[in-house]
Amino acid sequence: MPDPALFSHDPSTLPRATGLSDMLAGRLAAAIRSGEFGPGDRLPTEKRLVEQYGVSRAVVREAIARLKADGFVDTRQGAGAFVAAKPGLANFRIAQPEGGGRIASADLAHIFELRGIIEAGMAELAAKRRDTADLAALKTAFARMQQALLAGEDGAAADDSFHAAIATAAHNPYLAQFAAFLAQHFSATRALTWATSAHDDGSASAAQIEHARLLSAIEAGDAAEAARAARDHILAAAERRGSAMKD
Amino acid sequence: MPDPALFSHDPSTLPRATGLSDMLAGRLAAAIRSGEFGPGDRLPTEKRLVEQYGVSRAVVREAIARLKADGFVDTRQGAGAFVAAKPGLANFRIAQPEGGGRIASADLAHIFELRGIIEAGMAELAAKRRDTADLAALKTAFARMQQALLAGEDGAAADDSFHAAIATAAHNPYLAQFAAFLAQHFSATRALTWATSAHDDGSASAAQIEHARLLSAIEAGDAAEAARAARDHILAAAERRGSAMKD
DNA sequence: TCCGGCAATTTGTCAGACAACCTGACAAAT
DNA sequence: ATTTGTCAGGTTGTCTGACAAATTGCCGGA
Repeated sequence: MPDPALFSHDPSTLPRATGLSDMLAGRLAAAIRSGEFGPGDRLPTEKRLVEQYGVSRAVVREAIARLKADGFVDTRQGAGAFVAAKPGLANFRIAQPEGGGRIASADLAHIFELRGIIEAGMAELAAKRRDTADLAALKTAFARMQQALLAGEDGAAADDSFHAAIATAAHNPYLAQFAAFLAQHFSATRALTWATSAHDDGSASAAQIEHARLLSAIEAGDAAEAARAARDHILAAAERRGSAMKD
Repeated sequence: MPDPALFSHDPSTLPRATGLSDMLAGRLAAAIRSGEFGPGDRLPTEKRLVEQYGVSRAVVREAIARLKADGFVDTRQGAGAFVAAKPGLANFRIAQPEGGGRIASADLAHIFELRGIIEAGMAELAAKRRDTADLAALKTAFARMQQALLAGEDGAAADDSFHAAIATAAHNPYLAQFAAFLAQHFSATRALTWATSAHDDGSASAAQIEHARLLSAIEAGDAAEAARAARDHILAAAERRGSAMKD
């Protein structure tokens, strides 16, 4: 049961940073994740939650709507709200820290590892399946990065395009969507690769060398080499960021 | 008051399998996916949506709450609701067909491919990192499958345990969570492997041979062989299901 | 031109009510 | 004794109206 002291009727005690319904949804989701409510269990009624947390029914309903969207609960009119059979497995998401801070370094290493596996698999397929249009897109993105490198400019956008072109060349929409999903969480790393300081210490040019190896492997249709190149590229990016992948 | 024209007895215009808010959320999500509302665009105000769809504001708010949870929109009090920068990329999910039917065969082949990449990467890491407890869990699950195979029983649960044990042995929670997420969509395939008919035609024993190869590679710490074994296992499962992975 | 404050707009929250639906208990009929 | 019909209570779904909080744009004054 949630701590009543945190949800008294006094509005001053309620941290309003994210909104009442968001907070309540987080509380309930945490209760489900912690096993307080197991699969198939019935959640407290809306009326009960209203009394318990001192909020209006609109807030409660909005919180439960969010849990429904996340696949944590299912509701049946007249019956109640029930924890889903496999809560939290209806979709895959990477939890963001509460305070809006960055992801912990240990977690980021694991995410890097996941991305390395995906990028390697994608590069392998791209080497097998790329057509002429795919190759043209890859070379265009590569040239834009090269131009940015020589001019000392920011090539993060071109970097994105390059990896997106690999995803397209793999001809697997699910793989591409998942890669795009993962890539979102590495904006900080890409920015670091193309920062002005990175031009000086050689990070940008090092990344471009890795890109060149990857591109030529895909162009040559060498699947195994493309996989290795992609894997090494992600590994190097992780090390540039300072959180090395441990084996 | 709901618009009678939108909610007539004609099921072709508006399937009311789910509630009003679910339907409205689907409508808006479709509008965003179709590009009718681009990233950064402002959605119609709640008042406008109330008039447009003939529903109450509570329904509109619940629909928007769902879109928020799915990462399609962000709302700012006093300003409005805006389409997210990357709608639908806040989480990764596999869209289920509307009518509750099965996923199309072509899509399933792509999902198999994605799973093959993940399982191979996971097996590779498991071979490097497995400890004694991991090995014990793997052997237990394998023995249970063996028992089911000899007795002609259903070993699907043990099959799940075996793959879950590999995920644990990889020691990467994100990878494990994603593998569990993907595995959800293959219950039909697992059931097919362990059906009574599958015992007769050798599918179950063939799968068990693949499991044995995978287990021994992980036990021996042979990462490359474990990756190949896992990849072949998923590929064989795909072929047993009749939807071969095309290269 | 710049800037402060006011007013309109919009989302967030609250409160009460009724409708649709489920569940369990009880009575009636077979 | 079992089945069936009915009813009452509880729960979610929806509607309505209102106020609070925040943003935005406009307008008048310096």
